[in-house]
Amino acid sequence: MTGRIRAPHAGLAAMTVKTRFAPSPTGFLHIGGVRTALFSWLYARHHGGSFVLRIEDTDLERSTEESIEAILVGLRWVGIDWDEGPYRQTERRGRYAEVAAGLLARGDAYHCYCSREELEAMRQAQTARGENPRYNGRCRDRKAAVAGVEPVLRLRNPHEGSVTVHDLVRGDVTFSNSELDDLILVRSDGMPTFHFGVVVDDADMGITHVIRGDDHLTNTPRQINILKAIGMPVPVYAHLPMILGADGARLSKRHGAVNVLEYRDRGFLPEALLNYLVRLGWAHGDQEVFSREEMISLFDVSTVNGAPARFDPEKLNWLNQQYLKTAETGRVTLALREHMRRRGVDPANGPPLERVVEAWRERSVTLDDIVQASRFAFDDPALSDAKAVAQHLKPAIAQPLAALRTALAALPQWTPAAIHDAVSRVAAEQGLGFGKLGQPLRVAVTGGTVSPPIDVTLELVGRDRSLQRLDAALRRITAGNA
RNA sequence: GCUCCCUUCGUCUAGCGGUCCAGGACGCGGCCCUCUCAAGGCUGAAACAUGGGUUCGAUUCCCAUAGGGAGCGCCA
Repeated sequence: MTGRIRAPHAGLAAMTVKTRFAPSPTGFLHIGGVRTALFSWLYARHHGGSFVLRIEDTDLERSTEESIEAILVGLRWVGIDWDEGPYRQTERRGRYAEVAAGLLARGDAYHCYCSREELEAMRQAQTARGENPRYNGRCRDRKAAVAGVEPVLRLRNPHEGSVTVHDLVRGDVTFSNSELDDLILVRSDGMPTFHFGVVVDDADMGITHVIRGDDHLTNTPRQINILKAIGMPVPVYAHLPMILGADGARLSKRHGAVNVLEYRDRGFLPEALLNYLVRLGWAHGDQEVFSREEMISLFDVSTVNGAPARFDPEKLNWLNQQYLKTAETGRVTLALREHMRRRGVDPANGPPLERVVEAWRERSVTLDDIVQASRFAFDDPALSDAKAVAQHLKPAIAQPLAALRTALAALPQWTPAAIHDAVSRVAAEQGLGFGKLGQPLRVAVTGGTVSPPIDVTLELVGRDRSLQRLDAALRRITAGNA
């Protein structure tokens, strides 16, 4: 999907809320990015406003089409939809140049000819002196151009005074202008920098609330100064706390999955992921489970907790299990079908998926668990679990199992109730407890020791397959005994 | 180093000056249920970082300290 510019107009129009998610396409869609998008989206939806998707691809070196695609696929998977976009900054170059020209003409910005090497040396010297590394304004009052050097454009940041960021989650945060330097607006190759692009776009697109990660808080006063220089309205900000890994360090690959699509591939339901994410930094009393509608109606950025939160995979597991248990059967079935295909299991080669869902929804954490656990209902098990076979398919059980086989074969109806009765009756006849016969039966039919209730299990496998597997197990016992 | 942000059970959090010897959830322990695994029910252990203030009274307000995080790029 290529972004097309739909002539965004400055939105002083109304107080209708407009938020945006502006990822840079330099990799997959990060779980932290999803939460930022979620909060931003929820805020817009809650207020009946609109939500914009903008791709910040001004870093020509690192931006890729695959990343853009991954972002779109990820957002669609979790169900975060956008009303405008995806816009692309690279398609708005003309606009940035226009704004830059105005800034230069008014003297609010100036050309800087310092080389990267010079800047690096400057920073090192400052750091060595224990100073805050920043541009020293060497070209601020330069009159003439330097031959053969493509200059960058720098903002003439005020030296005096201060900037206050009105932040919905932090309150007012004030920065002294003396701490800020003249940041680069336009690179020597003509592309706008992140700060410049963001500010121009947000203003042009009429973004009323900028909801983004905490890591941008200290960048905000600089952006506000750009806005003031351009003469555009300053939006309301909300800086969300970061998501940390279990060890308190910034969430990264070594903490496990950070790519949203990896959660999809592991068999998580998007609603569970979103539910987990919304509770990171936000709460509504003691409520743990939120439907999409509830999230929208109850969410409020101003009650977001300012402290960073650690990502806890265990709680996500629990939530996913909750959703598996309580979501509508049709919903889970649909997700399971997709997941089986993803895992290379043919959903058609077994019992109806609704039945599989009903049998496993309470004993599975992920869709993947269901697929793995129900494999025996789709493919014949190999009785390869040596331990289970040795423990449960002993010679002594051969005769009771054979009797059970006969009873099962004679059943007029292949229903859980009938099957249960047969097992129960044969067990009694053989002087065994239900479980003493049930577990060997389970191993014989499923190849393992874990499955839904034995009657349900047999029903799912079907009579023919169950009897065949029972026969195979009996042969195995006699063979092993011979 | 400088600037900014943050600090309640292991984790996510409730709490918005007295209702708190701090509540819920995940996880963990025990018991019950039980044909396996789960689910479920009951139950237990587990926290206001530290030090100063303010106040009749602080988990709640203020200030330090400590700890954690972020930013300080022609990355976003």
